[in-house]
Amino acid sequence: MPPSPRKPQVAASAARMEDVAHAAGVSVVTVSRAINTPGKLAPATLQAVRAAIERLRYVPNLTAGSLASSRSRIIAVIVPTISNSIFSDTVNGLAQTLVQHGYQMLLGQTQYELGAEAALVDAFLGRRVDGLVLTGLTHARGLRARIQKAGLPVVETWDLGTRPIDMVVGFSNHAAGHAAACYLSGKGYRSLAFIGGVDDRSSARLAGFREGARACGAGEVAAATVPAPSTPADGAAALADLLARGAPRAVFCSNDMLAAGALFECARRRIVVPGGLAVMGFADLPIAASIEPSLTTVQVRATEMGQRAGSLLMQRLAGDNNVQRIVDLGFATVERASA
Amino acid sequence: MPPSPRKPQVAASAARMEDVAHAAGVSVVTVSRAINTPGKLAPATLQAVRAAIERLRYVPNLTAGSLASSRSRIIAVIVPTISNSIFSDTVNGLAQTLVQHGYQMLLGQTQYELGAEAALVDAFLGRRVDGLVLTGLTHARGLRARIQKAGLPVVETWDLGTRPIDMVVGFSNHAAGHAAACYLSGKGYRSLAFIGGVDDRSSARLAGFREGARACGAGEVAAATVPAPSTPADGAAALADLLARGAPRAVFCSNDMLAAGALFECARRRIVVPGGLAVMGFADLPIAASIEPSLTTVQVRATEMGQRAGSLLMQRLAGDNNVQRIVDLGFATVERASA
DNA sequence: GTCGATAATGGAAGCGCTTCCATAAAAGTA
DNA sequence: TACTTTTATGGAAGCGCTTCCATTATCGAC
Repeated sequence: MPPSPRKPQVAASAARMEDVAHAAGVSVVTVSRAINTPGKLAPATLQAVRAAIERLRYVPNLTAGSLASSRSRIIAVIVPTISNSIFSDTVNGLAQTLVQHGYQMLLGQTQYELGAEAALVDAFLGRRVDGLVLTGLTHARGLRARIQKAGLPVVETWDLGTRPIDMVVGFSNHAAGHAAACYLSGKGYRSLAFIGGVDDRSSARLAGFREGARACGAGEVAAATVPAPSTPADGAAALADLLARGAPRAVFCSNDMLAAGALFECARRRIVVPGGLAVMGFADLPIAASIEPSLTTVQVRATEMGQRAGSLLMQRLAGDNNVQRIVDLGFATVERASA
Repeated sequence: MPPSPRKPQVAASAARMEDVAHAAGVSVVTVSRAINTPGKLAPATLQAVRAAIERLRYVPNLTAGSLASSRSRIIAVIVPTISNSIFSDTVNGLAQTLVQHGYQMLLGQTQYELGAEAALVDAFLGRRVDGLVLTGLTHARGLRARIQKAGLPVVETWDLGTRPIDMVVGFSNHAAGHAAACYLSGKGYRSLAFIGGVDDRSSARLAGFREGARACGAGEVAAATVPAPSTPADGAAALADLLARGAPRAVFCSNDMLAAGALFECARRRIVVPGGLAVMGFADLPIAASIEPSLTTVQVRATEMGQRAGSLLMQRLAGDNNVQRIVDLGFATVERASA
């Protein structure tokens, strides 16, 4: 009778838990426990297993673990793009929190297309991710239901609403726009203008800005839209457009990078800021404090948004269902030199 | 005898392949084929399976698939941080390529710590990712061996060497620094200075810059270092430092954001650029062309780097081992107004 | 000393897929 | 017509873990 065909496998691929178990003279469950709940093992056993793991250079197969435990320890995050600093900061904050808890992050970008979001979500759900972080509150038809059916914790970010899919951490874009208008109005500027993208959040800021302008007596708002992602060149071009269409006294840019571009355009045209034109930004990116003249802006806490989203997810995954489901991080207008 | 305990499970979690098989009146293998190799099924069968999938809202469990096939369709990418545009563009380019091939991306950030890279790699290898994209050529001790033992395709980026772990797509940071020095020297600037981080790639640029300065007769180089990630404020502070230490005639910044900060500092000090001080950047971020004065810089193709890395991985995973393992994307000095 | 409680370990089942191999039917080939 | 080839499908095994339950050894308490 030929020998069992199992043994002869010469160094066949990576070591498995069973190999470690043999080497340490214990069972596979014990190896599993040595890795996942080391406190439940006798010190000597633990040491033996660890030595065997070391010796065999054993790397646990987390895919197998995920399948068996139906916990993937992966969180998926979907943003329009990480080429825009505001989202990359949020992703960064999220990543920081996740890594502390031993979770990993699957990243998807929609490039500002709603259809892309649905496709990404489906792929991620197939992966059985443990949690989901989305950007914004508007999603493709039916997506909300599909996500809820999957029954995993999800956090929407970068906006605020009363009816999130599950949880939301953000701030009111509408209120931020409103505050910007009232700030500028309070500074005595009339003739306000707006530069921003066409995405949901930017639109909300514009709506709020318009409402604020009316409420605070600054009148109508001229608006120029830019393509995504917002670059300084887009801001400069939009300002040129605005200038060709009239003579705004102050312009609110939906993103600091757009505002920087507007500032550069002013420099080229020898327009004094804020004397000739006041410029206000949004987000408070690092450039805002450094640029000359320094940029008055609406500060939002992008990194913290990611961190909070991560914390909420971790709490929920730890079984705590008593979390605050709607977290308003607020915003703050930061007065600097440009407006 | 009680009934089998299997059936009574009321809508127990998600549908499985077996459920679809029953509903369509076929076997599980057939369902698997309907999903993975639809061309191998009779049209009628395929249609029946698809209808069942639709009806049951079946979402295939990719984790189970990964375990069975030992292909995860996940690529892991590790960058210092995505808060720095240059890396986020690379990640973006990579993501674009991957999504086209049905792959997903696990993202890890080291925050410029080498130890973090090793930990991330281990975690990703445990996940049995199909490929790995790293930043730079310097890695923690032993990591190279561990990666090679895992036997998966890996691409190193953002630098160039003759002995990559597996593949590399990038450019020579040393040569880029050298070229910058010769460019400035050719413009007649002596007294050169450098502002950059302490990471490997920035150091290589500095070394090249110094060598170039010597080779092209521009003499010694004063250098100021900044913490990561590079912000305009860091650039401004470093320039102030440099100015306090001497009177450079031209400064090469290892990153356009640092250069922007230097330009802002010049504006505040009423230093005319390039008349009083020439400023040169690195990367050619969107801000470079837009800032006033426009920034002379070294252009590198960050997005394409990600795309090429993705393509190489996809080719290798498709079984093509005849790929070019060392891809030099080069760089180009872009002359604008600031130097 | 005997007993229940606790600690430490192992056996077996199974997570939901894909792969290998076998089989039956249909379609060419001489 | 008898044969090989191709096409379409299914059965069984198993990927490498974790979970559930059972078992044995150890311990303090009365």
